[in-house]
Amino acid sequence: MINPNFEYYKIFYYVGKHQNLTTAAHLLLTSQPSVSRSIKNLEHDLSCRLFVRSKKGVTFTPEGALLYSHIASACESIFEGEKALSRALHLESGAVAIGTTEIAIHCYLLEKLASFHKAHPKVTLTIINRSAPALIDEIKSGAIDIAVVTTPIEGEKNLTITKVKKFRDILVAGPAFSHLGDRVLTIEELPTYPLITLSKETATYRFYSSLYASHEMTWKADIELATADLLIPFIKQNLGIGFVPHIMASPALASGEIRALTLSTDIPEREICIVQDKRHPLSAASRQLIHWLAP
Amino acid sequence: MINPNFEYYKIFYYVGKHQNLTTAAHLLLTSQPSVSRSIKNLEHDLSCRLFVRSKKGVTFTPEGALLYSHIASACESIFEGEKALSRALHLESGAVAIGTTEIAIHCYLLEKLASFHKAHPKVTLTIINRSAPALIDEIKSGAIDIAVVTTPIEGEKNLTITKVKKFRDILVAGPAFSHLGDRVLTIEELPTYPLITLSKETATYRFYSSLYASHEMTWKADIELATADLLIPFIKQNLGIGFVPHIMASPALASGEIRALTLSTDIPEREICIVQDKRHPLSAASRQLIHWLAP
DNA sequence: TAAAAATACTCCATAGGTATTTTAT
DNA sequence: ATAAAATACCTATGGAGTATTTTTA
Repeated sequence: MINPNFEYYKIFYYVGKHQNLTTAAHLLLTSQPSVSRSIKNLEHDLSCRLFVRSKKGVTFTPEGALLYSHIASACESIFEGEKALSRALHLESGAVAIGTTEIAIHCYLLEKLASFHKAHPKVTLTIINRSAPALIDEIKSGAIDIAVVTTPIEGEKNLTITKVKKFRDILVAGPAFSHLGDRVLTIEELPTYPLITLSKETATYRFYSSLYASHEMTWKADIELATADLLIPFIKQNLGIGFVPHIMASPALASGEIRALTLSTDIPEREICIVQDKRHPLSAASRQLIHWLAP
Repeated sequence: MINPNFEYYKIFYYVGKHQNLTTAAHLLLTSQPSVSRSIKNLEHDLSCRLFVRSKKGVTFTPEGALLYSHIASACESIFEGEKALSRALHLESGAVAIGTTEIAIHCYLLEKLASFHKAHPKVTLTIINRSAPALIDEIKSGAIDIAVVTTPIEGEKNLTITKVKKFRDILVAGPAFSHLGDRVLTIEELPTYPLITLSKETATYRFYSSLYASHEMTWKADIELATADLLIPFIKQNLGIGFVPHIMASPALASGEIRALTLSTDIPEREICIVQDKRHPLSAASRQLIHWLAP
């Protein structure tokens, strides 16, 4: 037996399905003689007659019917595969696993994901919420497709880091410290007041550690919180003052529950970044999401 | 998406399976550049990267992996189909449904089927045992592949009739009629003696009806049997005389339990025939069996 | 630097189209 | 007589091979 060209099986499938060369030719967008020749070639390759030709079309020989039972399921698998691929490419299916920190979610990602999801509702978004360093590990292992985190990030090779949005923290305090709002504070005097911050493993913690270090001070918190969502509630309760992204503080500022303090030194801008691993190719849905976030 | 040539999927399957273009090329009996080009063409047709190339070979993109899950099962179906077909063509599988009459079985078919089965043990033989006219209906309906029957057969169009063996009946009688064996009988005097024959729907009955008619006599049995196997036992028991194929009578003749009678007129030869229906294509196994019976 | 993949370039096999003939009912 | 399949013939696409370059770990 000569190994037949698989393309012949596609033609065989159509001919077998419609029991007619001319119909098959139309569906295959080709001519009847072409189909006739292909079937003849296939029969030759398999050393076996597959169809009985008649005026009304063609009918299977027993061998043709035997082969068809296998080829039909093969062709249907292939067509299904093509459809599945097409759905994935047109974002009518697919999934993206996104790792993010709370600050990135609140300052940036939430609204972007909302609009992306509205545009591509069939794409499943899986969000996991960890500290930035943990997310970097997840990215490297391939457990998540992309991470959206805040600077600082130690940019390893294999990682692609795309900056997408700048943001700035402000220093806020609860009502008990409201008298501080009347004057300009210096960084150096901040250790006088109780400090609320995120826990050690966060990028935020590292950012302020090095900021303080550049002023030859030590970043030392009175209260370390595991999640950013708790910052504002703790500050409201006068448990201390803290640095919070402006956007996270604004509702409580507007309602007067907390108050912004003025520093003599500008706090440097921070950035929200998309992190991906060069070694792990991204799905169409992931690529599209990245394009959505960083056009 | 351009409808990809199915041949590309075969190549994709090998590349996906071995994650290496060069290995796939060897297995496909072609060159590495050819495989490289084919994958590139497939990726172009699908508007989608399927593999990530590296020094160690290739790895799937998410889309490649998605497609592979479908293509792999398709290719395996095809390879299974090719194997099943090959087995059928080499008579390592397959089935033949054979219809036969008892006379054909005993005079001819049994020993032929024994040798065929020994030569092709994987071919399943299904034997059904009916009267010749009933078998002709089964042939026309496609319920059986071939029939092996005795003349006379009304040869309809669509039926192919192949004569394979001549045989001759002899007239035999039990011990009570043994005195008849001493002289030559004429057909005309046979109605004097009780006659045992097969039932009306058999070819044997028709054969003798027309033989008697040609002597202007009427074929009228005293005992009609439904099965040929009962002829000898009934004759042994002196229930009458009867025409029996020589080969079926010979054991009882040899043991002296019955005796052959001599007729002044020769009984014409009868023939065993293979009947097939032109409209129903035969499987390789059936063709081979016919070739075995009528070389 | 070494292994694997991609590219360049040439050649020719073969798929495909049109026109026509054959076959079977 | 007609519908369907087969054949003939021609053209040109595109697949295959060899040699070489590029990539990347």
